[in-house]
Amino acid sequence: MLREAKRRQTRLDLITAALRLVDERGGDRVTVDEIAAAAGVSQRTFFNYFATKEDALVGDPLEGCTDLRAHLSAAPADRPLLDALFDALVPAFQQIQLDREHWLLRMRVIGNNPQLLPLLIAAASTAEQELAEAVAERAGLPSNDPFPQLAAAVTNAAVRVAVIRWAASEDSGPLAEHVREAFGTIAAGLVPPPSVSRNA
Amino acid sequence: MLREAKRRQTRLDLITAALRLVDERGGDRVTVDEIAAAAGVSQRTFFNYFATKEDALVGDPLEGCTDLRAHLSAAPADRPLLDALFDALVPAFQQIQLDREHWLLRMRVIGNNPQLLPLLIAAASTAEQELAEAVAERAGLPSNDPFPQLAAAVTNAAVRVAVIRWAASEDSGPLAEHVREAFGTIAAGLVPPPSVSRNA
DNA sequence: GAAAACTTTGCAGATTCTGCAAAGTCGCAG
DNA sequence: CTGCGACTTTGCAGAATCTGCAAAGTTTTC
Repeated sequence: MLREAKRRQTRLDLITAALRLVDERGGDRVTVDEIAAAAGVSQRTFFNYFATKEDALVGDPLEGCTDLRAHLSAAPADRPLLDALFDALVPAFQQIQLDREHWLLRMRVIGNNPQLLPLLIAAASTAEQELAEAVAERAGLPSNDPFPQLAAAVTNAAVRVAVIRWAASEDSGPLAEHVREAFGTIAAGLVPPPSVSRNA
Repeated sequence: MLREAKRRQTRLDLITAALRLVDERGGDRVTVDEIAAAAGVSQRTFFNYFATKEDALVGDPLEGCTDLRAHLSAAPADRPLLDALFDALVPAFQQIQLDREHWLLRMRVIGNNPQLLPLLIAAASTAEQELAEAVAERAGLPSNDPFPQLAAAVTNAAVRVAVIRWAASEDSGPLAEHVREAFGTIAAGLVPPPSVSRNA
């Protein structure tokens, strides 16, 4: 078990070093060599962990979410899909909350280096196929049905927006609340809230 | 006007060359030098048009959609948001239909090189901020309200899924129909269609 | 404690990507 | 049509990214 722990630590060190360096200087102006040096490993080791420099900045999607599929299928059959999805994703939210400092820094870095935002979205999307299969299984639909794909993409979009908003301020309440709100809006068919300018 | 046309043509040549080469051999096994040579320009010129090799493969998001904002605001105030969005996006769908061959090839390439899919999604997301602002304006909401961001992200997700499905087969009907179906599912609150396995 | 399994590292080298200045092309006014 | 200004292409040098491979180091297993 030492091996595993060491690996995780190295990975974490690399991510932390990358985020801190990019936070200090600009997104460019930081080389992989510097990141590796700051983490105390060789450049070659960096590339054993991440395929690109940017990968170290955006992190893993759903790292806290293991058996999504089983979790989703275990939910009562009459529970609305969005609610079941929410429950299944709770572990991921908790993981993010645990890494709160990490995520705040990551989001500040992405805010200051907008070219990273698409890459964050790209990283998040890698979990989508798995999500789609889980939805298909639960809904008893063939895995090539349009619905699961759409449901996964929309869920992904909602979680992403929620995470960004959650990280935007220091005291914006628990992440899960942001996600719940987004899911609620979607369940309501994406109807705009009453505008403030023209009140009732 | 010759200048502009020539530029567009060069860009198109590069995209076409990139797609064709990657389609023939694998996603790796193609260098930027080869793409540039196939398009009849220097490698340096390639990088004048695209920041990375992959950018030439995934293409521009919403290239056919110019004044989204005006279009959206012009819709009747009582028209449901999703319908208004659909109308505003129609030009983009038409543009994609025009480039049908291009998109079919692009999607086949992405299908055969799955590491490109996240990048396609990333490219699509770059139009999201603009979309969010348009939605905010129409809904009379502050531009930092959660709703427009969510609406833009969800719309983006729906269009993406629709484009992928549309391109998945040669005769899957007009793209707009796929988008309409996706929007319909969202408007209904993302409720699964009845499963086939346990029928009514 | 020795072998197996895995991780780190250095090194060579291909490839990607950038800055810069020279050369080429286009648009336009005289 | 000529020349000038704006823009585009190109070559070149060089920095940075990224890969394969084999040697060296570390952890696990037996």
